[in-house]
Amino acid sequence: MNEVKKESKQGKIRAQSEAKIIEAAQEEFILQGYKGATVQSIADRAGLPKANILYYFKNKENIYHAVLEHTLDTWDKGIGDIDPDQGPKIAIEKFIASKVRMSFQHPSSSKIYAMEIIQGAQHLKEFARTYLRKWVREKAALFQHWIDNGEMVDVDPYKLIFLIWSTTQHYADFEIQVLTVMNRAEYEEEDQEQVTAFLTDIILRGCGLK
Amino acid sequence: MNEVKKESKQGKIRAQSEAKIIEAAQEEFILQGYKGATVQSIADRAGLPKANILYYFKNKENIYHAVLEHTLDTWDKGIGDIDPDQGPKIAIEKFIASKVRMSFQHPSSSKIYAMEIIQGAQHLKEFARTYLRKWVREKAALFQHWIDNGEMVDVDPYKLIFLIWSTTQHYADFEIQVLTVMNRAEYEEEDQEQVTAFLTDIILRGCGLK
DNA sequence: AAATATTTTAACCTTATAGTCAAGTTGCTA
DNA sequence: TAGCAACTTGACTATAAGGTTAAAATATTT
Repeated sequence: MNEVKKESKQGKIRAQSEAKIIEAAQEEFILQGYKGATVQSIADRAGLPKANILYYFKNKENIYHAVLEHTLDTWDKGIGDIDPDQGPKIAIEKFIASKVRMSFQHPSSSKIYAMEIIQGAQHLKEFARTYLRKWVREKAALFQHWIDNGEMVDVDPYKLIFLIWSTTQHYADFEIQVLTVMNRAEYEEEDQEQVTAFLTDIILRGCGLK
Repeated sequence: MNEVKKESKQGKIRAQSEAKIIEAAQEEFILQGYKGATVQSIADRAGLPKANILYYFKNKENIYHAVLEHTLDTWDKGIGDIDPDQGPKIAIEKFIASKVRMSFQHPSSSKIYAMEIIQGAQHLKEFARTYLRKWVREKAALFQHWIDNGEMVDVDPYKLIFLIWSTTQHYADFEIQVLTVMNRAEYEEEDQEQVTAFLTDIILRGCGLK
């Protein structure tokens, strides 16, 4: 009973500072990598003295943990669950739309996650082994059900999920390449819609749903 | 005239050592990031003393450059050019097959490249602005031609190329996630074929080519 | 075989950085 | 408003890592 009260009271300044630090750290970790991001550079970006950073987080490793947690939170909140009753077409449409939205609204979270996986998922092995595996298994079963029912073409559900993940995240992780290749400075409003429309169109057709 | 001779003579030991170093460095850069990979760790992995590494490469930055060059070489050699006369179906099939092959045969090159792009493409901006942009533009024009000819469904060719890139590279870059989610230890022979078949199937259908 | 070029390596130096500490300041509670 | 807790911050320390050097060993050429 005390704990909650205490947390909510001490939270004022703490919560604000921690949020600032996590945001700054996220950018630094992306740009410089874990080792390359210095506590000083995080402090500079957050506009706080270094010692203050280490007052809120015991050490650099803990900052990184907080950034990863923040990333998973963002992911979790952003991906609406699939409703089995709505059928494959609506399910895939919604899934694509939410993933594209996440990529355009929270590219940094996507990048941090991608780097962590590429580098061997040292900190996310457990997450993948438990939460993610279960999530994918459930969704795959749903797709398989629709396939068995003749509601969509027979494709490997796991690979379909990977396809949707990869194509949507590409616009966040490879943002710079996409923009450079297309000779554009930054994404605009309509890009998100156009990407959603394109992916929905081609994937639905690929699944025999058009 | 002397230069070539000199190079070929001095190359014996040098070429071997450099190759060993580049391979070791590639793994270290992936696992630890640029700053996190130490010259010592590269030396250990290559089985050479640190000072020897710095005899062949002036400094760490140069090692990284060599790794990136090696990556671009690999990419360049591995991607067969599209023959305009063969039509969209064969073109896409071949493109997917070669990209999947690259992902399964040279995952480390894919990972290094991905990390470099995610981190802002500091060393590859020029490559993307010139070579890559031109490459994509040419291929996109080809697809557009086929679309105008009614040989395939009207989809944005740029986005189609990004889709093929992202879905194929996913199996290299996110290898660990794919394996973990599917509760597998490592890829097997048939995985490459199955992925190729799946992607070819769904993408061709998505392009109205099935 | 002598002379020259290349390669190997230990020891050393310098700098950058994670983390500590202690002294001060601000904010909250009774 | 007094006292306690939370916060702020400059100065300091230890260590790890990039890079240098010089001398020895090995290859290569003539």
